[in-house]
Amino acid sequence: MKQSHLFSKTRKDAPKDEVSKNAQLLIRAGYIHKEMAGVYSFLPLGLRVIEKITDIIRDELNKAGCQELKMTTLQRKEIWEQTDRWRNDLDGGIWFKTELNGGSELGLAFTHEEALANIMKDHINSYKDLPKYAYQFQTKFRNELRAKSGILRGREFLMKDLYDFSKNKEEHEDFYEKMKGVYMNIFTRAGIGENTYMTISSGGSFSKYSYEFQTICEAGEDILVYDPEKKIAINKGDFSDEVFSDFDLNKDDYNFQEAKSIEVGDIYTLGEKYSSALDLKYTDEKGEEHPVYMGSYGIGVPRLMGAIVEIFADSNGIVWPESVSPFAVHLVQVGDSDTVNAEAEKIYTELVENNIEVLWDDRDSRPGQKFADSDLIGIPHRIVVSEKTIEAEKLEYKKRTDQNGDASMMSLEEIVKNIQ
RNA sequence: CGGGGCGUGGUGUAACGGCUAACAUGUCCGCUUUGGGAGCGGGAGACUCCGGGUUCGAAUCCCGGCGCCCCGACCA
Repeated sequence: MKQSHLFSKTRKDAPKDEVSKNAQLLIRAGYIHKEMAGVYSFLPLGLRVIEKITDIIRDELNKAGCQELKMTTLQRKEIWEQTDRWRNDLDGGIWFKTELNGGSELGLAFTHEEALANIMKDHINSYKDLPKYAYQFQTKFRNELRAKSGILRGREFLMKDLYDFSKNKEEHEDFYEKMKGVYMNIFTRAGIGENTYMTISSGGSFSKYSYEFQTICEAGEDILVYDPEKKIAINKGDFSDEVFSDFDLNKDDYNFQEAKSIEVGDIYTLGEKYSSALDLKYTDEKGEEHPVYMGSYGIGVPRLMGAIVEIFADSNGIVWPESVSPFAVHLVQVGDSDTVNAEAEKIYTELVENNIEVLWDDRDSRPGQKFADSDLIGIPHRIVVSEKTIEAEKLEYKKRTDQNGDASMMSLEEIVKNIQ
């Protein structure tokens, strides 16, 4: 893609109403636009990152036998009344509510247990229908008392929510165990595996414990107690002798330290709470009816994106891991002569033919501005084409992570090999 | 929702209660220039968040809203 086609522009200064690193950089680089507190639009560059992340999640979940669907945001009050979650005082008033012209009350979904359990009543009848796993990428609305930290906690955000429908606790637990691995794969592929810990946390009203996936990050809201060697972590709020005894662990076996962390995902056992309330049941081999056993599994996609920015950014801007970068290569053209134009076009075409996604800075601006923008946007591989490189019959290549290293002169073939 | 801070061209800032609200940056036009946010000249762009009040006079003081950020309490 030619950079001159991008409608977004970079800025030198961050707006003063953004303090968080992720929002400052993402706005400066033209990834997002703030609409109001906790509500951001994703511009073309930002959307590409969101899509990279969702592609990773979708791939991992599909491999695990899950099926994607898309539910509605608008929710009928009656379904939520059955589980007593229509209340306006729920979680500090998390609902956004509205109404039809006729006056019927509606809610904008902040999660989808009720909605999906209700759908499944049409499709699950027999033990032969179970287990089933369904997920979606869907915009959630949460009337947070306090939106904060840029895209780390918004009032409207894209969430991947997965639900399992199992015959019983054992069947659910098999899947739950499997999802622990799948989640770690997702975070590893997104580039934050090293920084992310599966974390013991209290389970809320459904079960005694659940797991959160906490990514160590200064901008985080939680405190993580963890052992980096043995890869065990407990949310500080839940760190107690009781936890150690419940998990049959000896506290002295570990060398714990603390760090701030951000919750990028979580997995919950729901049990029969929603299926009972909504009358979602199946008939077993003997003709007896049982409530379906459920679990839910969430990942906040923008939050994950924001965490990645927070973790890897340096003083010059964003540094994307390759897997989620909007483009693999930033082709920076220095100079505007016919020879440079032709050479840049040639390089661009060859890279694209090698299935490499390229942002080609074809703008007629000064080199200094182009390099600064390139660092800010944070694409992992930078190639420079100029009169100098044409003369040398090589290209200049630099990784975004090499903050101070000089660029090296390489042939296109070497660069392509490097990237692939 | 409690506490604190802040609202001035697109963005970042300035302006004692007193002149046509200033500067930088961005943007537009022209020329020049092309390896780390270049230079010169010219132009556009602001009901100083909104509504009241005090005053001869309000961006500035007072009251009330609204918005934004931060700290808490709660959540992907």
